[in-house]
Amino acid sequence: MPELPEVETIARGLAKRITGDAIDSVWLGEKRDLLKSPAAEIATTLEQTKIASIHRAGKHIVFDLERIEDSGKHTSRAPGKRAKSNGVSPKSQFIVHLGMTGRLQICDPQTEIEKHTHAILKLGSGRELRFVDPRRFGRLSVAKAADFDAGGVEPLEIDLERFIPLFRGRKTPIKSALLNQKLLRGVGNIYADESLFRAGIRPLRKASTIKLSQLEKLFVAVQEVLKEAIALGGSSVSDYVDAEGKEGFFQLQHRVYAREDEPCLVCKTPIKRIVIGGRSSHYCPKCQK
DNA sequence: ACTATTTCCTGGATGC
DNA sequence: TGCATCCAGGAAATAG
Repeated sequence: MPELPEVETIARGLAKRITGDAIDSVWLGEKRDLLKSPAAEIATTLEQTKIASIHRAGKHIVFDLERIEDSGKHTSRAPGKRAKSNGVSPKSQFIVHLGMTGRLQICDPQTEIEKHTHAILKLGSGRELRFVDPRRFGRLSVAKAADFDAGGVEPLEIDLERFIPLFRGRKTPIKSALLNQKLLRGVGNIYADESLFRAGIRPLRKASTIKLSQLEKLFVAVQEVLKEAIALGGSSVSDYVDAEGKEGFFQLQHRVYAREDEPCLVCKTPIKRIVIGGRSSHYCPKCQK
């Protein structure tokens, strides 16, 4: 399940491989629940553009697109008349959320089309960018210019002074607050659990009752966990692989996630699993207060 | 303004 | 072996 470190890894891999490539044409499947914008709008926004850059915003992959001006070679547009006169190509964005099982694959056109392929972008280089998502929790959308707003703040860009107030007065469990994308964007179930373990805070603790010194530890823990995970290419649980089909290795560093009943790596107490807001949450009852 | 709960979806695992 | 049931998860919608 791709969270910030996995999405970062994927975005970097995609950037390396298809930045500068063109999107010639777009095919979208029948399943429209994946589309946040109308299919026709997505297709026309993507077609005949150049991929100027690719980056991550929270758990979203953002493609910055520049429209390719058809410079009159094949059109009958009057000389000197251009779509835009300021010399800047109109910009737009293609935004992909992978949900739980979404994947973006770069492949040759003759590669067999996998089951649950919902979108195929034909690239100028002859390759294809395909979106595959069996469970269909992923989402595709487009935005004008640089309009896309992913919600809260980037956990790796925020400082302590802006981190602390995010939790002020919140009665919700700290685990739920960490998962709230309107506060911090990009933290998901794995990294919330791992951060809370490192900070020594139980996931059920009400956010507002956590002391400043503990929030400071949490701030450090969140950044540490995310940075380490990015360095290892993310966590490969289920069948996660990056843009090149490579696995990440941070799952080997998990101290609580999916370790129910296994001994705590610090104190040997069995790790507990509880459900908070429908999410399974793992913690050490001795190390976390 | 906030919080808790429900809904979406399918493959894999489990149980009988 | 086969069938039914449950579970995983993020985010949006709904209800309180």
